[in-house]
Amino acid sequence: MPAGITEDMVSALARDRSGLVHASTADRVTELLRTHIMEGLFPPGTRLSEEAIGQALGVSRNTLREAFRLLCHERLAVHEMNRGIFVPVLTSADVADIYKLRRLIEGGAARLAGGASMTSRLAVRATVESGEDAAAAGRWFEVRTADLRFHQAVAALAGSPRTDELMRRALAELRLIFHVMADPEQFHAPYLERNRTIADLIVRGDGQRAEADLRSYLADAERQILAVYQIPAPGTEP
Amino acid sequence: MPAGITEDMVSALARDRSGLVHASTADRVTELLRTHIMEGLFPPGTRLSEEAIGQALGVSRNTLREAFRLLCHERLAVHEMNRGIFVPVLTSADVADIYKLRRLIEGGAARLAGGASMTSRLAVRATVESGEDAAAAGRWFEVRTADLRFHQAVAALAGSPRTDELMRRALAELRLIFHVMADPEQFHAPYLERNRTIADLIVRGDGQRAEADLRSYLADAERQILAVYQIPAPGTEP
DNA sequence: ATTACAGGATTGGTGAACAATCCAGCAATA
DNA sequence: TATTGCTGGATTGTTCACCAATCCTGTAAT
Repeated sequence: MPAGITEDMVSALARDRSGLVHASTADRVTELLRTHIMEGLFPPGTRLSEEAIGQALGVSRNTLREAFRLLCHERLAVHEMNRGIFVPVLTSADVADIYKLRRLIEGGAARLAGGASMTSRLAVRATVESGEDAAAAGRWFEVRTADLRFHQAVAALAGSPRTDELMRRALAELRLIFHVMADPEQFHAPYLERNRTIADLIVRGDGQRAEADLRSYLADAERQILAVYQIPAPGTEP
Repeated sequence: MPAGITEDMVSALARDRSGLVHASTADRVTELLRTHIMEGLFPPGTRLSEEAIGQALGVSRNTLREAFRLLCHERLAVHEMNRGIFVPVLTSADVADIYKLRRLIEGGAARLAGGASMTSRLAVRATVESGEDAAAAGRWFEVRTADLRFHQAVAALAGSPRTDELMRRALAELRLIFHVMADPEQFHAPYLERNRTIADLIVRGDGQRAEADLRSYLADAERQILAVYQIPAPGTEP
């Protein structure tokens, strides 16, 4: 019978560490509201009443306020003093800003394709394939999800947890814009092929071309959104 | 006597909008703790007692918890369930990650120098000059501040509010690392000249070279930090 | 049509309470 | 001596009740 715990066993357990953190109520409420806002349950502009939501979820106002603060911090809600929490109404300027950020991050990450691990490169292609499958089956909302995951996977080529997190937030904001737009088929169908092209370039390790393709891709998408999504910033054009 | 408010007056007022939002107590507490953590008042690993800080600042525990949640969200504090809030102890992996992110953002932004407004380009040079002045006067902590502002200004070349914010947070984290390191003179002095070079390239609009210089700059800085800052991730090397 | 003014509803913030959890120290045991 | 079991105290997690400040709506007055 062996004497004790070995070095290996310790490090094996250390890897499980993240699996046993139980989240606080505020965190779970945040997560819940986050998905609801992203899925479009609350249309932009809706006020999120403390009383109503607190009662619906069975949590106290104080706990709920912690959750609201977090949502505001990641721009999935906006706080107006003494008025309450609202689902944000993103402006055209926001769209442009998000795309600027995406070009910076995704473009830069794609360029690193050659140096990225093969695992993460194949992960990009996997998202493309799941998008193609969903399109073949006509499930266009899944296509949208796959598309967002594609871009997430591209950003992940940078191999930086902070970048991943940042990208997740940017794409969450983008969802707010998407689901007040036309149906996903019309918007996403043309990009399936371009995703495939970029994924192939990435797997091949041609970061240079992948970046160029991605940049023009993002520029096109931005133009297309701005053509139909015209919401002015508050204070300009009342 | 003119009849009423004109279009111009409205838009003039609209610009003042941001000046009259009064922050909530939680926000002000967050701001206060943020600067204190960044300035190094609480050394990494310190537990931030709800009772003690709440009493010191004269705010209730509930309000304080909102502030703590925000700090955790921007990684200036870490939350351990049922144990409390701690000033984070950044690991070598964190340093590497932050620099990966910086290369992505700052590198990409510097490349856009040619397309950026002259105002924002001159702003970069201004930070370099204030750094040089501080160095001449031997005020090395101001040199550090100027250096961080330099990088902030570089990122601002992207012309994206979200990028600015992101950069602000990344540099705030970096401060946590800086002030457990050696004195600022030794670290920052060699970079004064390099900042100047990069700033000149940016003002001239040569994004290509500015990016290249900045990337090798950041790589060197990362190496230099990692050479003396060796804190393993929890679970590896106890 | 604009202003003034109530009334009610909602948020901002506090303090107290209680359960759950963690931690340090001591005792018991092998 | 080293490990395990237990216990009391301290801190956090969460709720509740309360009050002041602010905002919104509708109505009355000009």
